[in-house]
Amino acid sequence: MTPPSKKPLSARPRRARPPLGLPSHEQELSDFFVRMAGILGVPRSVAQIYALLYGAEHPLDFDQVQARLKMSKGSVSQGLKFLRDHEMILSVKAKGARRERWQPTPSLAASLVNLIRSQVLPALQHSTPVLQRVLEGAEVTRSSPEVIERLSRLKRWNTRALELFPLMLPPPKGS
Amino acid sequence: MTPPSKKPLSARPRRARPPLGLPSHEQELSDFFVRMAGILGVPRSVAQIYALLYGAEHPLDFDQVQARLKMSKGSVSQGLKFLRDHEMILSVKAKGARRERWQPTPSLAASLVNLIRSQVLPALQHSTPVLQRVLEGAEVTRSSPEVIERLSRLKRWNTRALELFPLMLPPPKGS
DNA sequence: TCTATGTTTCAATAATTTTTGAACTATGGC
DNA sequence: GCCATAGTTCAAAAATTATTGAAACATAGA
Repeated sequence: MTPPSKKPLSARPRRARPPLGLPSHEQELSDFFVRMAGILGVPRSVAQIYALLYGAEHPLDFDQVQARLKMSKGSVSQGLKFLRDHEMILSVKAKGARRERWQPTPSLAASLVNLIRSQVLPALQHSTPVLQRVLEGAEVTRSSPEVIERLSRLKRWNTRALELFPLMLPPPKGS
Repeated sequence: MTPPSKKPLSARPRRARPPLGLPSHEQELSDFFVRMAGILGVPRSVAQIYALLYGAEHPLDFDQVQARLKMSKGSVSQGLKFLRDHEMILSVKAKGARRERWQPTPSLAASLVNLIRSQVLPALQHSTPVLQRVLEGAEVTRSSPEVIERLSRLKRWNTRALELFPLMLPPPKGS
C-alpha cells in the first residue's frame, strides 16, 4: 500500500533530502504532488517534474526542468518519458526550434485515469486465468462452500472491474 | 504507483525470493494478492498473510500463520496488526482459548475502501490548507489566468474528493 | 504474585526502488 | 559526411522500505 502508495509500517528516522531551491509556493505545490504520487507509487522525481510544469507560466524544456530541480539528466529523461507515456504532459514545439517544451495536459482527471489504468489493468488481466484456476482447484479438492464462495466473489470482482475500465474513456493509444 | 504500486521505471534483474512452500493453488492466490497489494503500496508480507487467511478452511492463529508462511514473528505481528487496523480480518476467539484466530472480514469491498481511505484521506486533509495557500500565493504574485485556473481546479478536486469519502460508509471506528 | 504463553517493539539487516552520470544514440543543419 | 545539440540508456551508488529476531511487555491462570 502502495502503496502505493507506500506507508512505512513503523516510522523511523530518515535522512532528510536537500531542500530544492524553489520559491515557497512552488515548493508546497511540489510537496503536494509528491505526496499524492506516493500513494500511486509514482517516484518523487516524476512528481516534482509534473508539479513544476503544472505551476509554470510557460512550457519548459528539458534543460529548464533539470536546472530548476537540480536533477540529473537521467531522472529528467525518465521522468518526462513517464509523463509522456501516460499522457500527462504535452509537447509544444516552438517554430524553428529543435527542443521540445512541455506543459501539463488540460485534464488532470484524464491523466489520473490513464495512470491508474496503466497500473491496474495489466494486473486484472493477468488475474483472470489465475483466479479461474484457483477456483477450479478449490472445487476439485472439495474445499468448503465458504471458501468456494469467497473465491467466486473474488473472480466476479475481477470480471466486473475489467468491464468497468473500457467505460472510462478515452483509452490510451496503444489499445 | 503504487504505489503503488509500483512499477520500476526500467526493468532490472532482481534477486529471486525463496519460494514459499505452499501448495500451488494457494501459491497462486498468494501471488494474486501480493500483486494487487503492490498497487496499493501494501507490503508483500501483509498480502501473503491475507491471502493465507482468505483461502483457509478455518480461522488460523498467530503460530499457524508463522509456520505456513515461514515468516518472522515480527512480520506476522505487524501484518496482523495492519490487517486488524484496516478491519480486513476478524478474530474468532475459541471458547476457553487464549490465542486469537483470524479470518478475513466478510466484505472484501469494505476492506478495500478502508484501506484506500486510510491512505488517501489524510493526504487530502493535509492538502486543503496547502492548496489554499498556493492559490493565494499565485493570485498575489499575479500569475497568469491559466495558472490560476489550474490551481483552482486542483483545489476544487481536493474539496470534492473530501466530500466523497464520508459517503463510502461505514467509516472506521476512530472517526 | 509468579509463571508460562502469546504478542509487540525496534534496532540491525536485507531487499527493493530511485537517482545519478558518463557513455552512447539520434538527428538537424551545414 | 561531420559537428553540435538533444535526449536516452543503464550499471553503479544512494535512498528508502520491509523483514528479522531477540528482548521487552502483557496477562490469564495457578
